[in-house]
Amino acid sequence: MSEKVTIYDIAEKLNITAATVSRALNNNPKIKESTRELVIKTAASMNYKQNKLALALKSGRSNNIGVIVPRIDSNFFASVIRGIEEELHPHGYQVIICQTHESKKRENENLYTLIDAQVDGILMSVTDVTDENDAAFQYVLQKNVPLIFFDRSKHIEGVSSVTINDFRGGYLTTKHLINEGCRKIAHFSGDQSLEIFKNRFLGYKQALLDHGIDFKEEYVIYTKSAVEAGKEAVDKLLQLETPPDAIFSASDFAALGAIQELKERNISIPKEFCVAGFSNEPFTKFMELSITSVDQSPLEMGKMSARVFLEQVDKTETIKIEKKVVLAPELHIRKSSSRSTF
Amino acid sequence: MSEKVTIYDIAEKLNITAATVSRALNNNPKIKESTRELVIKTAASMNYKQNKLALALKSGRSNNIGVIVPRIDSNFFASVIRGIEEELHPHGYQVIICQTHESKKRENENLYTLIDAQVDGILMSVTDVTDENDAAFQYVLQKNVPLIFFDRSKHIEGVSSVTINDFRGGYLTTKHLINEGCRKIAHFSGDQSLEIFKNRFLGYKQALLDHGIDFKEEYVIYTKSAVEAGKEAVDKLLQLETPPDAIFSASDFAALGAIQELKERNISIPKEFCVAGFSNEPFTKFMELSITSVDQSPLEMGKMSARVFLEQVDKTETIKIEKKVVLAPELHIRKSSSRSTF
DNA sequence: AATAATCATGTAATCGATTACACGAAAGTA
DNA sequence: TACTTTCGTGTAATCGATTACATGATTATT
Repeated sequence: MSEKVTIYDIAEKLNITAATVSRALNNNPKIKESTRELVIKTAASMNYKQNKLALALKSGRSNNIGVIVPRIDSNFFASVIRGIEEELHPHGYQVIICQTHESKKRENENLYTLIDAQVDGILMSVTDVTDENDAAFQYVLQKNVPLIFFDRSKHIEGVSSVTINDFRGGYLTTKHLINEGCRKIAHFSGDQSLEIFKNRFLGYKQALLDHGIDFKEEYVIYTKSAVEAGKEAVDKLLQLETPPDAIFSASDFAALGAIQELKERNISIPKEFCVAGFSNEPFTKFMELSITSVDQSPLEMGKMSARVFLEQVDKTETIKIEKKVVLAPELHIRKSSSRSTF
Repeated sequence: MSEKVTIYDIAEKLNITAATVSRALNNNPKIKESTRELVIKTAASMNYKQNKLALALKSGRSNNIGVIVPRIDSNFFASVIRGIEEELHPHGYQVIICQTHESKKRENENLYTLIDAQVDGILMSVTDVTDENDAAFQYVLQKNVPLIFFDRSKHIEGVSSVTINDFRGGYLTTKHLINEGCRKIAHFSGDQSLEIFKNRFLGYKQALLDHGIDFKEEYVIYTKSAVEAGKEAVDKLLQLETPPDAIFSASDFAALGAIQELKERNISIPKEFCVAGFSNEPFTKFMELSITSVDQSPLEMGKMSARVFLEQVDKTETIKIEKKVVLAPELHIRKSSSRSTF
């Protein structure tokens, strides 16, 4: 059923060769106009479809690109992927999705699998245990496949990246908390091997410094990005001799946990305590007590990553392009930290 | 850099033919054990990687499967995709993502593109304007590519589906609202061309009937799945002569909008008015006034769809398998509708 | 009219792997 | 010893499209 129609079938029907058919379909200028028209018409009538696999084998290009993320079911990553897909679809690329679940092994496996599948490029966000010296990365670069990091990036020669200015995100948020009158600002950070968390942390520190507030090590807590972790962290903070009066959390989920715990202890937000998160997850604006958060414009990040890929994909080797795009974070001030506005 | 190593290179080095190398690597029993070992060792030392495209061209199987969803940046679809990826990864399949944005044209385009790319199967959730008679579906079936619908399904011969029992979801929720003392229950539904909305609606109706409550047409409002739509719908409902005292919304977002509007009008939830949604979006349980909702176990749905695909992929033609898997919905009762429990 | 230039198409190799068929060598049988 | 199996490999076609090179047919040039 539904015999596959090849250029040979068309050639046979027209008593010409497959080469001519191929040329006609590819608008090769050497083909007589009348032949071209005939071929195109016949191809359409026979319902011919080009075999992408044959083309890929011959050309070495699959028209697929690989996207590797820690997990897909987070609003942030899903939105980035949406952006990538939308930008690349018009160019005829298909998007292959891989997840790492923060496992280095899975990450390497995915890299090798994608290269073996001959993808034309790889866009990825690294795990929190990624080692930039892993051979897998060199393997990708050796094959001359464009590699682009988004959001969670590593410094590797020849690799482009699209990130947001996390330092600025941390700085803006902390400054905002200071403006609201907070002076004892705690920080929930994440794995320090990830630049994003290091930079949010540094932005936080700098804001304190610029406003004459002493940095206190005990105010920094390393949490996972989870509601429960936020609760536990608040519990720890409130046991300090001088408990804080605000939290800048590098994770929205931890911020939510913090708010839940504070409420349970009848601490009034934002009057007695301000909280701000990071990522602008959908729920932050849905809450009755909406949560201040930093937007990372994931859709834009995805589109931008795709554009960087497109720029690099046709450049012929040798010239290793290393482009670093840094997007601006946008602080969304909401009730959880607005003593004045609301 | 990094010359591609083929079986011909291995053959040349060992003074044998590529055929023998291929057989050795594929554990063909006709190959002498010593030869096999030698080939495998040499292949490893030369860092040989099988060219998947050549294999795909020869075998007609790409080891890719396509997934088509309205959009990827919704928790539900992202979770389904996660389930699909996790189930299929161990079997060596890669997942290609496509979005339709509820456009029939995009949907058809995606179907054709995936078939042209020779995917081994297609798992999809249709748009709200999908026409099951579109030639694209027959095209897929003609090519003998397994097609599986998940969640949003259509009746097409030869197509399997994995859905939840939406009727039961609607029934359970409505019954719960009745149990909480509500008698004037409104319903927010979606596009009736989608089975899921029709069935939730029918479940709602049946529950009313079974409990001796009259069904009122004016209590049914067709909304989009959006916060704003929920607000507008409440506005309409409250203008009725006999306004309702509860809403069963087929969308969590519309339910959220309803709650926001009711609060603005100082109507106390759940005391004066109960609200329940559908989908169990993350925010429903994060809210201070958490929202009752029906869980569709998207992860499980994804895994199940993948399993159905795996069952069908190797069956040799002719026997059209049409499997219908129906998962059980799970009602999560929360504050927005709990007069007794909380 | 003879020669050169141009045009349109055909021939055959190539991308990398698989596999039906063929064949020589070794082993088994009578 | 002569004949049949069995075993291990080689030969060559195949999957479907592209393309360098070759070739024959026109057309242009002088």
